[in-house]
Amino acid sequence: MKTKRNTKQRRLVLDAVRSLTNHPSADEIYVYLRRLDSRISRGTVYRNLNVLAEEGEINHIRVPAADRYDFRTDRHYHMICSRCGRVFDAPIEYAEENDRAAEEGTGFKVKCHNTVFEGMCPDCLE
Amino acid sequence: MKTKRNTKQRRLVLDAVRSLTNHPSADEIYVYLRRLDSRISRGTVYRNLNVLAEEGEINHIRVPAADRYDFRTDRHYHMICSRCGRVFDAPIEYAEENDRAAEEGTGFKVKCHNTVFEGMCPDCLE
DNA sequence: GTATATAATAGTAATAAGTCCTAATAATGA
DNA sequence: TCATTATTAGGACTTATTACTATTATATAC
Repeated sequence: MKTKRNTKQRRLVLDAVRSLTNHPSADEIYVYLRRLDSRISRGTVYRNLNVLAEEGEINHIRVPAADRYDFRTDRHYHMICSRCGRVFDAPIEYAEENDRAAEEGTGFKVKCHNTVFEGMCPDCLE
Repeated sequence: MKTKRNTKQRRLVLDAVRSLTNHPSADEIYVYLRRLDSRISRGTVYRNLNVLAEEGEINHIRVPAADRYDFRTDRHYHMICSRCGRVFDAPIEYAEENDRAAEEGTGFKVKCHNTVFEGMCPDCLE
């Protein structure tokens, strides 16, 4: 009966992810939140990001260097710029059928898949 | 004119990746190589893995926790078990057309994409 | 083959993302 | 209002990876 509590810090983290719409990293969220609550700690930010992602309130994006978080909870892909490191949404449909196809023959039980396109963003191409 | 040198250590790292066919991490490669050359250093292993991946001799797989390396240099996808962390090849064709599609409208110049399926491997399903 | 320039190495220190620990705090249900 | 205990702040710790530096050894020139 571990009841999840609705703490001020958890609400702050959720609101931060919803406000920072450019795929912020945990550290960026922490820095942003310190301006609103000068006592919030890094550990609290990381913990609540994990809790909220588990509950499906936000999306955890696994990309090189530092993971990002996304207010969008529908399945979609991302593009990362190899030069500036910024992350963008990709205009590609989630290929649900691949999850089933990947199970065929492998005996795997697939939950989902993550796709990250690598390249150069318009800004970095000059 | 930085000429790449064909050192004993670089050859050892390349041979290791080609011998360890189960998507080893840099540390697993290091541990394996220490048995063949008791003086090889972690830095050397990491550096050569990066050099070899840049040259296209091996493939660098970016997955959570620790990156893996692959003797297969053709583009393909991977599956990771959320329980044991092992990495497998996915029986799905690389969707080349998605790289071009992702450029459409975004202004991105896409080099490639990485897809990782998440789930449970047959062993961990019991 | 020998000398030379410098890429690469071993070993270690440093960095960075993220987790873990503990006493103190505060949200929840009774 | 009170008791329980999930959560917090703050800092220590872990793990993957990179950076630094004196030394070594490879490729090239002689």
